[in-house]
Amino acid sequence: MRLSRYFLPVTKETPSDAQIVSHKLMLRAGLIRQTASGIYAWLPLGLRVLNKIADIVREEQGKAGAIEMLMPTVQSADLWRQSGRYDAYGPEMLRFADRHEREMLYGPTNEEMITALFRDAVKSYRDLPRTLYHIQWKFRDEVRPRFGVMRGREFLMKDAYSFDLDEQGLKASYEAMFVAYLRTFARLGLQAVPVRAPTGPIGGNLSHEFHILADTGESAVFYDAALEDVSRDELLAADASTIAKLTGLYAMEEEEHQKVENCPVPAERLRTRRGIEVGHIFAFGTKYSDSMGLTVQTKDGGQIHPQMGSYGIGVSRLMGAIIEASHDDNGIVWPDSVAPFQVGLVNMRADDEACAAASDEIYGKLQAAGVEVLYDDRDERGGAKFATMDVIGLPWQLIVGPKGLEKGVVELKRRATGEREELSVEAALARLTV
RNA sequence: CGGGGAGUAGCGCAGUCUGGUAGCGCAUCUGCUUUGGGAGCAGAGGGUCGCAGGUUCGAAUCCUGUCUCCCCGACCA
Repeated sequence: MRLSRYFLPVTKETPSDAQIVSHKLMLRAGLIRQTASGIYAWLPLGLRVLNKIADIVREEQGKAGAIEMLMPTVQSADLWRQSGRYDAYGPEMLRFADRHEREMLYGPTNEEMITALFRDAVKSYRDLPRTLYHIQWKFRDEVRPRFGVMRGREFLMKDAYSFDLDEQGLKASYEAMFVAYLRTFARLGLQAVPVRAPTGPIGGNLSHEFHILADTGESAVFYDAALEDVSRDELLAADASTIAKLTGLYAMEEEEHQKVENCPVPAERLRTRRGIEVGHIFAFGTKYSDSMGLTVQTKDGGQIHPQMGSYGIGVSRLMGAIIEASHDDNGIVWPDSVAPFQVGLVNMRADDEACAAASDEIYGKLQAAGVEVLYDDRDERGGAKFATMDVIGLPWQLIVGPKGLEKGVVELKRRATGEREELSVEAALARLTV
């Protein structure tokens, strides 16, 4: 993509609305713009990141055996009356009427809808187990939206729902998602801590929250220091034994921690940090299959309510969390896995014919090699281009200038470390097209 | 929802107390110079001062109402 033809409104100054670093940088880097309190437009660069995060989530859901579908954002009140949650949910639910005065709502979650869909299509134990998921926009009318996309009202969420014949099956589905979550967050370059969670109004018996440790997290987490020693490779290769190890280590949100009388973690190993909740999984049994009348026939002719679980990941919130975890004074430092482009190609002198020609050629070769490259071909000064590249945080900057070309070299800079290296064009291309 | 703050050019702000031709910086446009870390000089464009009433010869400024946004707290599968 040529920057001269792209839509990337980068700003030098920070808009006054933003308080935390991820929100400031998302605005400055031209990823998002706020359109109403807690509601954001995703600009082209931000959308690319959002899609990359969603793709990783999608891949790991698939590996865990979950099947993708897509449910609507607008739902009918009747559906929610079946579970009794229409009256229970409160003002956080955005409600409205259509032209026929039918009561509608913008979905804050989809347990009712998936349960009804599953109920109307599945009658036999042979069709279980199944885990279905979608990645869809949700709306929760938060009393006070804040921190940009970290606590927006409209947000993109992956929500999966599992249906099993018995509690043992539910446990297996739950653990499959647990593994998928560990791998997903590791691939996103994040260290997520699984925290045993209270089950709350959604009901049920088993629940974990996944927190990214960051100073701007909304809740305090108390945990065993041993959790910090779990390696990224271990999480990438997570399996059932990883779950056993992690859930065996103490981690609680502050409120729950204070209820614990004899903390099992020795004081020298007890850590406390703020956490950003990016995932939440529940095994809640028959709460919805019961209230929504979902039954399947068993092998011996009986009728049972399937055991269900639901599993959320805050896709849009993750973008904020990733930036909180990966930035410096100059801007965002994207992990390679979610970077909107892998390479920022900088033509230092757009008005220098030789330099422009060399840059164009490199751009063409990178594109031909399938490398995602953002080519700054604008007629701007070098300093402005460097600052732009730094704030948007692409993993690699390839700098082409007249001085280097005279020596037959270009400069390759790694955003994360600031390391620079002078290479021949061929060597630089080889490095970036591996 | 309780408490606090703010709406003036695309962004950041001054001006409001004490009514009298709407300003500054950045950004944008033009020209010249400049060119490896957000250039310099000269010039230019861009505003229903959130909205609606009211007071006044005259309102960004005073009064009333209203909308929106932000912060702290409470809330938050």
